[in-house]
Order: sequence, then structure tokens, then C-alpha cells
Amino acid sequence: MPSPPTASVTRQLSRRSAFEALLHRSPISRADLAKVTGLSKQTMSEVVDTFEQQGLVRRVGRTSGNVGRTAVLYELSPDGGHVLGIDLGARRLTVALAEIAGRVLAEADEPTDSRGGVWVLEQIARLSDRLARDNHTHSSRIRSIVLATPGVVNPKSGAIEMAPNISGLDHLNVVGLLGEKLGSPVVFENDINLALLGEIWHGCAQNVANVAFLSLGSGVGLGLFVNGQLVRGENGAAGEIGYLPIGGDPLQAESRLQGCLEYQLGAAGIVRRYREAGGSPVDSAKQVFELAQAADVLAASVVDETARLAALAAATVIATIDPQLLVLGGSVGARPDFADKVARNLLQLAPRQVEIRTSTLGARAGVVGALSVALRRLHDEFFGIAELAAALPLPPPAHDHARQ
Amino acid sequence: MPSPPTASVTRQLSRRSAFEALLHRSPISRADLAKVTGLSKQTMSEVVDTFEQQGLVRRVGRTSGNVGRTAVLYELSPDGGHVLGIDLGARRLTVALAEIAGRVLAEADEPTDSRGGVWVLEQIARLSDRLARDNHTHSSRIRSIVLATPGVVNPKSGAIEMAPNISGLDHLNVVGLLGEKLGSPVVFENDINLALLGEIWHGCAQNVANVAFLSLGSGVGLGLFVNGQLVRGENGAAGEIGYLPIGGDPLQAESRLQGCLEYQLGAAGIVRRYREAGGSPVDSAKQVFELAQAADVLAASVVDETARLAALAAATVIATIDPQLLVLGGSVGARPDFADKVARNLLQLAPRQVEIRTSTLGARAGVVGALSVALRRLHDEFFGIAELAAALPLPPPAHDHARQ
DNA sequence: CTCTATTGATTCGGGCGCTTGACGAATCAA
DNA sequence: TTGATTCGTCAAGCGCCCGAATCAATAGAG
Repeated sequence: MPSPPTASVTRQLSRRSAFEALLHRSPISRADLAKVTGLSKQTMSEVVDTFEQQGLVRRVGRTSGNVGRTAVLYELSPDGGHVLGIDLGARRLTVALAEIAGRVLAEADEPTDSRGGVWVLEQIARLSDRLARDNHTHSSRIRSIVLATPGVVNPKSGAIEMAPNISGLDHLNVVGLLGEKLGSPVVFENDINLALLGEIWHGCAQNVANVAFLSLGSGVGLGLFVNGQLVRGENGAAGEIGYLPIGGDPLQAESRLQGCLEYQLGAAGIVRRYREAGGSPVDSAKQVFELAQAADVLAASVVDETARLAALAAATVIATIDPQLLVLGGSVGARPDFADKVARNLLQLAPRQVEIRTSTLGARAGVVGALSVALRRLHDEFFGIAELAAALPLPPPAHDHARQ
Repeated sequence: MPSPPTASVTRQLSRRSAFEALLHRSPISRADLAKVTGLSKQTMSEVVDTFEQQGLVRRVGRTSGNVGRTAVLYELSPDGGHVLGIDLGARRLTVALAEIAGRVLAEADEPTDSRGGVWVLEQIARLSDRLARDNHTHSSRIRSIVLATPGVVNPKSGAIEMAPNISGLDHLNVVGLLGEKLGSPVVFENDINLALLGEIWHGCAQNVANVAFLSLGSGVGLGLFVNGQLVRGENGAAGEIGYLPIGGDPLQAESRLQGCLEYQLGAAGIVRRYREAGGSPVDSAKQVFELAQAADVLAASVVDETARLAALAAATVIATIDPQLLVLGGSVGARPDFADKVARNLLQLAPRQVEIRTSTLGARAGVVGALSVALRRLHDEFFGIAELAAALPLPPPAHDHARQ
């Protein structure tokens, strides 16, 4: 409904300014909108009128108590559109719903349907519909969907190149089928990248332009936010640090297959190292950590070695991209006691200190990040100026030059 | 002279489009400018008129041979402004001059004045003046200067935090003094970052959005170009990979002082390793490489080890940021035989292959990159739209949310 | 209660910049 | 010489913005 593409550039800019002010300062009157944006009252009145007609904005009351005439207050209307964030993990499926103003309306999660394939798609559609209905809206109002998934997402095609660990999903056209089922465009993004964006939006990394997110769990992964932008890499494989040549001989068979670092630092690696050291039989990395806290010397040394390896990985990232903040996440990384150990190791490795925080969103980070991207896509659809923002390219070296 | 700041946004956009077309397609007529930019002939005529009055553009002839009236052809005029690129190395000083259209007019270099301090500043000024005079212009026409320097350049303050290895320069306000001497604003940038940008503009990395530049010489350094942007890091220390925990125990004294990787992989490290292995006394890494080519078995093994370490560093970078292209530069890295060895080592380390090229600009890369940045700054000064380009920020998490 | 100051919102006039269409100028081809 | 074609300018009209004036609604002073 909004954004008639027939609007001129200058009006589009005015609309954009008004929208931005509404996002951050609602409820707000027309007069204040004019002051904040620097546009005239006249222009702002016109813009608000069109917003109101398009259902993007609604009245929420009047000012009172101040001298002078009362002002009509406006805010972004939920009718402007909803967005959906989906975190599709191998074991757990989380879905969240937000409105165009950024308010998170609801979140729901279930175990991922173990039958895989189309059943998972059905499950996503069912959960989304329920969420929409419970919040007095409808799936058709959803205008942007982002799905967090493990694996490498090609930034050009948007396709998953390494399917998540869910049976029968790799041969399906998930974007197409899901988009059809839910009636709006679906976009994939790597789950760790989205967890990072989640921490940036609602978590422990707000208002930071350079962040590294080190996720330690069943696998190891890295999300990078540099110059205020997500780093995907040429093939979407940025942050696939499982193959870093740390913690073992990178030419070994296990290293080449699974990745040198992941073989040691992944949850399976932690369990394996504990068993090889002669520890009692355990199934999960969590148990090793609990044993270490219960004064099991063997477990403690495995945990120490794990922290040492994580610190090496962190030092590598810090030396490479010089972030302002390092966030530790994932089922292993988010443990505060573990983060302390990593920080202590890092003291001796890095030439300069970097702040370290543990994820505050935990398992929710992925779905929150998915919401943030879905929101941004919706906003850009209405008020984007991508074609204007491109940098002025320099001319190619067609000319000759002299040397003196 | 150009760009009256009083111009409206829409006219500024039109001017920008016209300038971009002139940059890439000159000589060009008013009619063709209108076609290329999509603006009307009328508007384009007005814009070209103002450009001509401001000396930004000049007539260079007429079309002929085509049916119809002949067209007057325009191109960017050298009067529009010149830019200066300076590469200030510990041993060599290089200066280059270009005009606003991007044509490199001249380059000159000298040994850096060994007395250091103000003498170096004098030397820069003298060389710049000579370059300007030889090209029928004057220093006062220079409108943007970029200086390549070793060390960390803080991206916020623009100050050098680790001074280059030139005596008496660390206590001077180089930006201020040089800017005053040359009469136009001076900006610093790390020399490796600029070498990377040089290769992107005129060298072996053109038209690539994700590049890593591994510089191996007396020191080791990394330049990163990600999402079409230079990565500086929060403190300008991105790419300071001397401290990567590769090639030795990162907790050793030498590693902590100088950096683990640099201790082994820097030119001094290569020489030291050769000597420690019992090789004949040599002064430079270059000699070790020459001995290796002359079938000195000891030197060959040192070179092999060097390539192995470089490949480990490259694998680290590739796994982290997933570049499309890896450029090897620096006095050691740019050797084609060495690059081959690195590539062979990398085959066994990286899960996916990345193209490797050696620097084509060599020692010129820094000054060419400085020119490219100076040009871009000049262009942005006239036609920048930075305030428009900012992304629409999402609202902070002020609101509550429900969990179901 | 009335009057005044203050602030919100609309109306009106003017200017800028873009577009379209028409027209004169300049050239090539027949 | 004539016609077709293309370049560049002129004129008219429209969208959008702004500033000033005006109307509307409220709080506070007296």
C-alpha cells in the first residue's frame, strides 16, 4: 500500500525523513515532525496525510498540559505491515512476529519436526499462522520474512549451499515453497550472522560499528560486523573458522575433513578430548563443564585447553579486523565462567585489549536478528534510496601516465 | 570553485550524475549526457553550463561523420582540481600528481631525507612543487592530498599512533604542517591499505568487491577490502597480523614483543632462520631467495618454511573473510616463484580455493592508492551525498515483548 | 469570565527544478 | 536543392518545497 513508486526523489526523501522520525520518536505531532526533520510544516502535513491514507500511520491522542493549541499525535500503525523471523535449527524451531515499528509482538518455539522435509515447512507455516492469529492480524499482512539457517548462504543467489542438518530439506526449493505458503518474500541468512545482528539490535552489542561474534557450540562459527555492515564474504563463507589452522596439524585427515579448529573446539571435540584423557563417559560438552565446576581435575584441564584454543581463535580475529567488541555466544561460548577464562588467556595473546561480552539473547539471538533484517528489508522496500547511495566510482586506468 | 552548497538536493543529484558520466565517457556531448543519465536535455544543458562557468569542464571539439547536426564535445578540465598522492617510506619517498578526471600526470621518487623530521616535510613540499610546475600547474591548484605511511592510523582522529620509522617525525604535527605548506587538506592512511586500494584501482584487483592483500616484506601486514569498502578496524589496527598466533609459541618473549608471525615471517625472521640453520652469512631476505634459486638446499628449506607460514596466514584470512581474491605484495610476497609455493601450500589448507595474484604495481602501489583516495575525497567534496546515504536505523529495543 | 500569549495546523503565493513538446540550427545523403 | 536527422534552446506546465499569513484551540493572567 505505501510508497507509490511514482513519487519524485525529493518527496521520497521527505517521506523517508518523516518515517525515520516516526520510528524513533513516536508518538509525535506534525509540528514536531517538521522541527525534527527540518522540513516545513506544510510539507510534513502533506506527508502525514498520505501516510494516514495508506494506513502507515494512525492517531493516538493529543498533547495536553502545554500552553497553546493541543497537537494531534501520530504513531506508526501496525497496519503498515508485519515481519516474520524464523530460526530453523536442527533441534528447535523458533518463530517471531514484529510490526513495522519494530515492536516484537510474539515469539514461539517448538522442537523441529523430526520427519524433516515438507513437514518442517508445514510446521513453520502453522506456527506463523498461529502467531499471526493470536496477535489479531493475518499472514497476509506479513510483508517480509527472514529465515536463519545453519550453513553457507550464497549472498548472490540467496541459496543454501550447505544444507542444515535436517533430513529431506536439501532437495526442496525452500525459499519458493515457503514464500508461496506464507504469501510474502522469504530470505535466508546464516544463523550465526543473524545471531550477531540480533545482539546488535536488542542484545549486548548495541551501537557498535565493529563487532566479532564468536559462536562456540556444537560447531564453531564467527559473525563479523565491520564498518556497520555484515560481512558475508564472496561466497557467504566468511566466518567459517572451523578450518582455522589452530589447535592441531591442519594437514591431518580429521582437520582437512572437518576443519582443524572445529575438530578440537566443537562440542564433539570437547567430549572426545575428555574421553581420550581418561575421563568418565559423558555425552555432552555441558557435562564436561559441569564436572569441571565440580572439581573434576581432568575436566578442568579440558575446559582450560578449550578456553586456550578459543582465545587463540579470538586473537586471530582481533588481529585481523580490530573489532571494538568481541561477543561470545553459542551453548559453550555464552557460559560466563568460560568467557572469563577466554579473557584471561587473551590477555597474553593480543597486543591490545578488546572488550569481551557474553551473548545476552542466548538462543533467541538468531530469531531476533532475523526480525531485524526482515524489518530493514521492509523499511528499505518503502523508503530505500539504494540507487542514490552508491559511491561515485573512479574511472578505470584507461589513460597513460608519465614517470619522471 | 564548483559545488555551490546552496544547490538543492535534486540539482546536486543531477550534477553528480553528469559528473559521473563525464568521468567515464568523456568526451561526450550534452545530448549524450542526457541520454546516459536519463535526465532531460534541458536540465543537462543547464548543468553543463554551470560546470563550464566553474572551470570544471571544457570543450574539446565536435562530432563529425554522423548524420544530423554536429555536437559539441565536453570533457573534465584539469582546472577542476589536482590531487597529490605521497608514499612516505623509511627509505624512499614517492609523490604522484593526478587531475580530477583521474589521469595520472606524473610520478617522482627520491631517497627519503635521512635527517628526518622537518627535512622530510621540506622534501615532500619541494618534490610536490616540482611535480606541479613540470605539469604546467601550481601547488595552489591541488585540492586533496593523501599520505601513505607505515603504522596505525586512527580512523577517527586521523592521527598516526605508531610513527613510521623516520627520526624526529613522531613529535611533529605532520598533518597540520604539511597541509599548511602545501595549502590543502592532508589525510593519512596506512601504506598497506593504500597499496591494496592501488591494486584495486590500477592494478591486479580491479572490479573485485572482496580482496585480501597480504604484504610480506620487512614486516608482515594485511589489507582488507570487504563489501567494496576498506576495513580499518575500530582503532585502525585491522590487518596488523604480525601478532597472529602462527609459526611459534605466541607466549614466547619474542612473540609477545614483536608478534609471533612477524618474528618468523618478516625479512629479519627469514634471515635469522637461515643463519640459525647454519647457512652462510647473509644480510637480506633477498639473498636467501637468490641462494634458494641457486640450489642452496638450506636456503630452499627456509624459503619452503616461509611459504608454509605465509600459506597458514593466508588460510586464516580466507577462512575469516572469504575473499574473492588474495593479492601477494611486498618485497617478499610479490616474488612470483614464492607466490606459487604459497598457492601449493594453500591447496592443502583451505576448504575452498581462492585465486591468488601477485601485485602488479609493486612499489608504486602505495602512491597509486593514495591518489585514488585523494581523488575520491575530491569527488565527494564536490558531489558527495553522504548525508543521504546513511541507512535507515532501526529503533532501539525500548518496547516490551511477549513470550508464548 | 474575558483577554492575551502561545502553539498547532491550514491556506496562499512564490520559487526552483524537472519534463515535455516545439522550434531553429547544423549536418549528411540523395 | 531537398529531406531526414540530430543538436541545442525556448516556452509552458507540473511537482515539490518554503515562508508568511491566517485560522484554531488551549493555558494562564487578571
